[in-house]
Amino acid sequence: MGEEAGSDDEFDRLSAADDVSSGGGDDDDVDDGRVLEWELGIPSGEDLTPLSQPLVPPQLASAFSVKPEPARTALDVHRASQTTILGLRRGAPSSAASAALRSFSPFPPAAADETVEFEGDDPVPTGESSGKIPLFGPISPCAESEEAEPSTPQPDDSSDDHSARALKRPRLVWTPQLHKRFIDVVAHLGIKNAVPKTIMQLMNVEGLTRENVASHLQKYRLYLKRMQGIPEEGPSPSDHLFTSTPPATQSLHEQHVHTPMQYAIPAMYSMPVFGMAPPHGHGSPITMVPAVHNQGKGAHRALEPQHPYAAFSERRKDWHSGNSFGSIASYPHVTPKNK
DNA sequence: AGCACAATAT
DNA sequence: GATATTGTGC
Repeated sequence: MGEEAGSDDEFDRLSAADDVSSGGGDDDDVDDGRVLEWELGIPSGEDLTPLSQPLVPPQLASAFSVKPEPARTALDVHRASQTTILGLRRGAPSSAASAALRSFSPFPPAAADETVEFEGDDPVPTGESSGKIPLFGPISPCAESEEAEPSTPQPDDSSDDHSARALKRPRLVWTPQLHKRFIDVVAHLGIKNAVPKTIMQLMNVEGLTRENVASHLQKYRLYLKRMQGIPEEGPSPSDHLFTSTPPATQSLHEQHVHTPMQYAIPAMYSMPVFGMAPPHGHGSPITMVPAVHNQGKGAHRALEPQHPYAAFSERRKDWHSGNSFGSIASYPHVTPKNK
């Protein structure tokens, strides 16, 4: 679809022009925190959108209720790049960089209806204590337009380094889409094999844990039990999620588990995966992206998986009633957790 | 280790 | 109320 071909001339011109940068660094050497090699072929400052100019036109922004990001100064950018470079040098795959890449995995538009959300919760887990501190600082304020916490300019560092914040994975919200995937998987597995681990694997949702699935499965089983107990009774109103998706017909093909259906067939969607893909490179991982979820008390931050183009696609029209969802267009962002 | 299930916590 | 976490038994 959107093949945007820049002219080769452009490339040449740019790469030629870019060694204007810091004097005469030897090529593959690092100079002043800059790896000149990496700068080959990227646009020079003049070609980029000025910092003072918002990426999203105000009109568009207001149309989607997106509040403009605070203006960045060159200093901000410089600091960010410093951080990134330091992270890279240190060998720590600067989660910023890797996260950015990871979250950039395209999801086949056809299957794009899948959606997962995470209820945001305070990223500040009150000094956690014992042993699960990450080895390296997760979030670096760089590449991804971190609209995470723009309000607090924070001297950044206190933070980044060993913040447990990246490890505390947000609460999963079982959206109809996600639940449907769950149901599909369970249905295709048959009762026998529908166990948390397997389900989790076949669902192939990035960030989804066995515990998530186990918990949901537990609840789902209760629902099924209740249903077969008194099939007469209309399902309890508390079951909208379940009722909106018909119970998995488990007796389908009990035995041959190996019809893992679309999701599980990796080769089908060949997609450019940068560096690291989900552990066994399953096909179409759902990635999470921050969104705004309004529920009860305040606006929670939520992460919902979607493909990079999601911002341009229609906001779930097949959404089941009752979900007041003020999702905002968002950029690919940090994907929670590593398994 | 992994699962089911119940109880409890957030 | 929806999920997460924990504990127990298998």
